[in-house]
Amino acid sequence: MMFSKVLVAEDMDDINKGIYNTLVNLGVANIHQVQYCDDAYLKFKKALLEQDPYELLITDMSFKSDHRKQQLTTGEELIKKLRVEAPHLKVIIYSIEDRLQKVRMLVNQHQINAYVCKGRRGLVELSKAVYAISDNQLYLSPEVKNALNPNNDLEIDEYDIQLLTQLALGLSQDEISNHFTKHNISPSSLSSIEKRLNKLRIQFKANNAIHLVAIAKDLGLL
Amino acid sequence: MMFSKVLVAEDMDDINKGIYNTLVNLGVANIHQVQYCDDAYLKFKKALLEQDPYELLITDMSFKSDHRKQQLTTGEELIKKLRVEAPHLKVIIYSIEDRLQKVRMLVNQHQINAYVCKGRRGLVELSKAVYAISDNQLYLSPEVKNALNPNNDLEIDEYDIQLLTQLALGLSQDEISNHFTKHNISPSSLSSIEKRLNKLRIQFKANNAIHLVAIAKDLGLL
DNA sequence: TTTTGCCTTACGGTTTTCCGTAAGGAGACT
DNA sequence: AGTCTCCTTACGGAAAACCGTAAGGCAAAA
Repeated sequence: MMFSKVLVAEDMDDINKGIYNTLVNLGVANIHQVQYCDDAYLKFKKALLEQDPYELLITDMSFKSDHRKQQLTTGEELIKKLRVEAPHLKVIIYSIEDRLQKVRMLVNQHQINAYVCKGRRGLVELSKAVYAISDNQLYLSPEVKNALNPNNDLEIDEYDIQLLTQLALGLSQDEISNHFTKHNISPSSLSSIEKRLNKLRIQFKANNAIHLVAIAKDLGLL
Repeated sequence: MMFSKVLVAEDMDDINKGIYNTLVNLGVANIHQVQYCDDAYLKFKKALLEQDPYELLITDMSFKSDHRKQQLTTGEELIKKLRVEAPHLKVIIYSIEDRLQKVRMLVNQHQINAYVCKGRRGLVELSKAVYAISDNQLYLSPEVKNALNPNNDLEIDEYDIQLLTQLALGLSQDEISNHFTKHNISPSSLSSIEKRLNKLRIQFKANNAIHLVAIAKDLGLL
């Protein structure tokens, strides 16, 4: 059984074109494309009210912000909101990101049905994903396929990103400690923060915190 | 006069599809697409030898690395190499990057003919760019259109960039002092470096050196 | 020539980061 | 129970960054 009504949320028009072609080739009859998360949500709600809901959502993770003010600014926010009203909607993430931690979180937290990395064979992978989940299988493209087996002590997690983000915002380690304490982020002691930063420095072969943040920026982590 | 033979270097298949459609709609007869810079160079050479050279190159800036080992890994390297053999080849950069400093460098250093930012209207902008440079005009898409008027570089000079660069590379202020002394860059004393960094911190409203480097990275200065 | 202003450098003190060590706590397993 | 391991936290000393002040150099202006 192939999907007959699919919603695509992707801000870039070129990629949208490619996705559209792929879905047409897969035999999808109704393909609706939007360039903003808010539009995706509205279209979804409308279809639901008209008793003709979407069967599948394909969405990017990050959307460039522009003059149009948006409620939902990321694919994650969109999914989180949709999941409340449509627990069984099939969802494919189609993103440039390939961080295993993020993928794992999306699968476990938000029950996405597929995660496809954009790349040289992005559309091929996307086709595979559509097939797989029409058969109720979870699909992860090769770059992230082992996101779920947790043999990954080398992975940087959400906490690390938080830490680096606060550093890049100019907070001292002491201030970060206070900030974490206030927001119930653990561990929050100055000592733990020092330790974690030391781990990250070793991991990224950074000489000091400045170097570390610079590397993280280059890698697109921040 | 529209182009009749165009080479496209872009690693992602979805975007390639979009570009292809756009060029077809523009009436381009011969469109050749490659997913690696090395392939682009080979195709270019071959066409040159066969006395049927490309009239236009459209290329991305960054290419994901995979199992295939490549000589040329970025669009910039590709252009640099091509410019030696084809000073008059028209070049459009089609990239997600929107750093003015980078765009300025590409225009001045490598004589690119257009810089188009990928985005919601990426393909529309790409069409405009093709039209513009077929009329021998330089085209910069809106996000980067004021990359060339230098009212933006708020009195930060080459020395500041050097300083921030070394900082981002992980050198301590002491090490930077030694480095500057060795390379006859003045001023080179630790005290002067502290002072200059302090000036930059104030200028960019940064709390500390980490914050400063993060801001400079965001602005595309590094 | 002297003065003035700007830039470079030096120095001392405070704060923050860096790094090793160690104590306390929670969970797993015997 | 006990041991073991992992994680969090604490502490202290060395290094580096941060910050104000002051001295010397140099060149343009008086």
